[in-house]
Amino acid sequence: MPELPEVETIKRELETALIGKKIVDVLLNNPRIVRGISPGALKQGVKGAVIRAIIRKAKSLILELSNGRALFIHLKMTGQLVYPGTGQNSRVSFVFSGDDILDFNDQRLFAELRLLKDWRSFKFIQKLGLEPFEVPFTGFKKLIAGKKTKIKPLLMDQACIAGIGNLYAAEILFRAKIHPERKAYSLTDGEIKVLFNEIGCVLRKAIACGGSSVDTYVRLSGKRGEYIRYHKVYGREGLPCCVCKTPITRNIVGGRGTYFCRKCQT
DNA sequence: AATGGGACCTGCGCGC
DNA sequence: TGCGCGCAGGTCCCAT
Repeated sequence: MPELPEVETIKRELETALIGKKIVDVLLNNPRIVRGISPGALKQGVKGAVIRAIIRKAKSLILELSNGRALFIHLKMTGQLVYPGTGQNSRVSFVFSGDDILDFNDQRLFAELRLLKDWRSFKFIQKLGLEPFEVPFTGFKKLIAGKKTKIKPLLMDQACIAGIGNLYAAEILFRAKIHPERKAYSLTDGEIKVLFNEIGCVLRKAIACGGSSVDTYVRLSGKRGEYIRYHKVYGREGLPCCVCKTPITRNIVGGRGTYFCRKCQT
């Protein structure tokens, strides 16, 4: 959290709100989220620049500026972008020429804000695999086939497929009826096909809902993402499975809390 | 090489 | 009541 659907939601809202706006000031309230450059240098590097384009790469955002540079934003777990903001309780805020403000909040200081000369050559971007909507079924099959890894950590491996995190991996595997600890190589062609389809269905629906507001995620406007009403397993430990009424299990898989139905998912 | 675990952080909720 | 602990998870880094 936030994963591909949440970041895509914010990306679309940022486009509407910020394209063509000029940054006139940067408020460095708690600039520990600024990485790879001093906060002061970041401020000087963006002042006077106009936002030209907003790009999403997996769970990260890139704001292309008129001066040829780009702001790189990764919200990690608790990062929020809020517009219009107040500049008051943020880590960093951007002030635009109409005096409107974009707040970058982050409770846990895991989030990242960078100023890049060439975002395409940034190491994090380069290591990302293709996104779910960019992979044809034949390509997806190659990513899964023969891998010794458990299927859930593989779905969350950003170098394999970029954009799926802990929450959507759980929801996708429930709908595909696949146990999260199945070895990738053990999946049948039929299961891979169902998995591929469910990735598309779940992510498309989640984007249409504006993401899932669990923990601190909110949309740019501060509104909640409503996909949470479609969650079948995530955060539902002990509650009855919506299909078979077996209590939902929570195990640690690949170091992460993992929700599934031990009867429906095999 | 692949995999697992800890670190990074903070706030919240739970149990004693 | 209040304190301390566990937990949340995206990514990096190190050890095996």
